Amino acid sequence: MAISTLGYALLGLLAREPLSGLDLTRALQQRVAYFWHARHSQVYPELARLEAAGLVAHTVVPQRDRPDKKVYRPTEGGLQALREWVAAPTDLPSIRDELVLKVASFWLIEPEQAAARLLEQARLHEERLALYESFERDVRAQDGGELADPGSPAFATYLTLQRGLGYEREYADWCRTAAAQIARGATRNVAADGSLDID
Amino acid sequence: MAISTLGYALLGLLAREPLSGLDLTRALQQRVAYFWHARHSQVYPELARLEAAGLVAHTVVPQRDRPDKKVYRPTEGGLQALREWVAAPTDLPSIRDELVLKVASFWLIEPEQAAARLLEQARLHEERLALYESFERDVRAQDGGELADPGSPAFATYLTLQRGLGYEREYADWCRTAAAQIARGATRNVAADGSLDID
DNA sequence: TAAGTCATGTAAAAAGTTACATGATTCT
DNA sequence: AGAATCATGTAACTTTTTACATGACTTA
Repeated sequence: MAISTLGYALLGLLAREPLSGLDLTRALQQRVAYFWHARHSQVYPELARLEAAGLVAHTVVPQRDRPDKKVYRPTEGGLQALREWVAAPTDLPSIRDELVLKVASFWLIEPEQAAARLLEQARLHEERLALYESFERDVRAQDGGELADPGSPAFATYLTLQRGLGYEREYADWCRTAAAQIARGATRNVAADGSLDID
Repeated sequence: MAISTLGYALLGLLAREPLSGLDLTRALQQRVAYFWHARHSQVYPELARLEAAGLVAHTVVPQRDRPDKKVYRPTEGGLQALREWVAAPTDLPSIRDELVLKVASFWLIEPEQAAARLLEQARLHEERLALYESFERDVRAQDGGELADPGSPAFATYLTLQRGLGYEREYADWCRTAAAQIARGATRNVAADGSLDID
């Protein structure tokens, strides 16, 4: 019974600090959303599978003002499985990007609409970028000293953050450049047949 | 019965030229692999669903030296559905990147191994980049004149290609920068405890 | 006591991967 | 005749999403 990628994602988070299912779900929807994502309906069953396989164990932690929670931590076997997976080569990911899929058919719609969609998308990516930049400030402030040590979790976090930042910057830039190219093309066509205008 | 994203992907390809299931599969594994991907076992059933919904139709085309094939083309309704989907806003995609997930746990393994994995991955992305650069040359050579017209399929192809190129460049750069940062950090640690070396 | 958050689950359906299967045609 | 490619499909399984469900505790 092989471990799923989601299983390794959970092990990777638990290797840093013990967490409950809800904590893990929150991480997978916020902190870590730029490289892995899952819902709670995936997290709880996966934790049960990992525990059945002896890779994590939980303790029930009573809380004063909230319901009890199950806090999971990796077993020695779980950590070992994680290390082996982390050290193994990785295939190129297969990409599925709905926006780019739409852009491939932008020749079917009005250039004005196409450009507007791209600018809209650019704003969304810039919002995320701002969020990641605030993460970056947090990391620098909290873990400044460890950021040069490849053996520290903070260093690894910093590397992945750089990827998130680079990804969002590149994406937003592409959106704006593409929108501009559409506008330029549409304007040029106006000059040719004098029937359209761009704002 | 709503149309799946894969359905729109197929409609988008068929809107450019009539294709068989195998042609579509090939496109989804090569030409357009940088924004959508699918196997033939997904393509054939999806084509059947689209046809049942009246969005595409096929004709059997006999071939001289090969088995007959079914060539699909979109119906007027299929084109209309595609146009509406293309013009609609798109949510930010949820990302699942196995390499970055591993990098988040790189603090668990030897820095030398971590850096080697990143350089390995950089090479893979640079290979893809070279492939996309050859696509770009093809597009420029074949459709040079249409590349300024937002109403032409070639223009849309060019925009998506720019995205693929930017994505791969950014990814490869990040891999190399991250590997260098790991090497630098590991070297610095050597200086501190004098127990390791980097080649 | 009603609404809201915390916390943990299950069920059903959709999407995607891997494996199995078959027939036509060509090339060696 | 056997291997290779072209072409189209189905079956079983895994992964992911969406929806349903329930109980503890807090605050207004």
